[in-house]
Amino acid sequence: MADVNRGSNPLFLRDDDLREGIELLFFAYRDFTARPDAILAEYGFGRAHHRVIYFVGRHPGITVKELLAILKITKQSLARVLRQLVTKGFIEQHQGVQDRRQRLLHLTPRGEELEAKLTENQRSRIARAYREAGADAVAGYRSVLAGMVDDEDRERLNRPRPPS
Amino acid sequence: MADVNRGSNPLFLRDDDLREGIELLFFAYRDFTARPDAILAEYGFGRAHHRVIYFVGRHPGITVKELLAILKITKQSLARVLRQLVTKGFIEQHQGVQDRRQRLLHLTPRGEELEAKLTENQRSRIARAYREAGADAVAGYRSVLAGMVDDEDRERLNRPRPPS
DNA sequence: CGATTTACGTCAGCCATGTTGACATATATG
DNA sequence: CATATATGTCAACATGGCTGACGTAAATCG
Repeated sequence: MADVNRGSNPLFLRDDDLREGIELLFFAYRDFTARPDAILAEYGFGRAHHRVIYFVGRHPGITVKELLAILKITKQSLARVLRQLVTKGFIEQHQGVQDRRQRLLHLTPRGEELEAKLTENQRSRIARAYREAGADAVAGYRSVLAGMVDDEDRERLNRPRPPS
Repeated sequence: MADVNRGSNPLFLRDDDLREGIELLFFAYRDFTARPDAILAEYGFGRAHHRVIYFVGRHPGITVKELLAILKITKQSLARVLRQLVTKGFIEQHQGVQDRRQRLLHLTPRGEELEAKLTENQRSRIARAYREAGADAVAGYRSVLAGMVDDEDRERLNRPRPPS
């Protein structure tokens, strides 16, 4: 129990260290979503809308199926927020060309505007944390978090558009 | 736009890098909570119960007020899950000694059992990610996430019990 | 070509968990 | 004694998950 923790010793798996890691994730996520949530409320939207706007912005032309795989929610849950976003003019659906069953999703200019507004806040928060922590720390952040993500999505991370 | 990203160059704040950081947080959180959520469902509980059980376990004798400050939810929201946890015998409330208005919260043996079961899963997930990434990466993970947490809670992180 | 699968949508209802607002009680504090 | 604090409670509402059932159009398979 002596001093087997932080530093270069690879055996840092004390319960307290692990709990700190858990809490960091909880607090960071809590504070990371607070501002966007407040902005969304002004539009009558919620966090679910943000996720949809975010990933459609990130993957223009994404299909509903792909979006469902990312969000890991049911199509009924997605349909509800998607319908609102389409109705209010933030997202457009275009029929697929190769597969006409698909509804390819795109942000409208209005959607892009909101996306930028929402994500700007998170980008600047991350940017600040990155800057303060330094490049090596960023690499560590990335590799630890990537290690927590289930395999199926790990690949998605550095490859914005799946080969479709 | 050349190669100003990962490595030792401090100017890595490209939009894509920041977005990757955002997505890492989203995916890690999503996968981090999936298993505990499934276990909780067997007890008729949800994620909110987990958070209460977790922080009461982490800070035995915590007051309701302190717990509210950590969770950042309303007392009405907390009261609902707390009542269920007390009723079902997972948490005990003891009147404070110095301040008898307080209800100090403790896990019962049964509560500790569930806490262990839930958190074990997250601990092992973190432990694996820590092991695979290495000690330096862990330090980076900690410092970047800490930088994202609002000031008021940053101090809480390495100091399990506030001076109360 | 016909049967089946796939992509997507929709209706209905349920549950968990957040919110606001109002009010009550016991205790501490000035 | 007046006021502030810690806690609890009732009621109503919104968001965003879920299941189950059903429908349609288009692709794919045998």
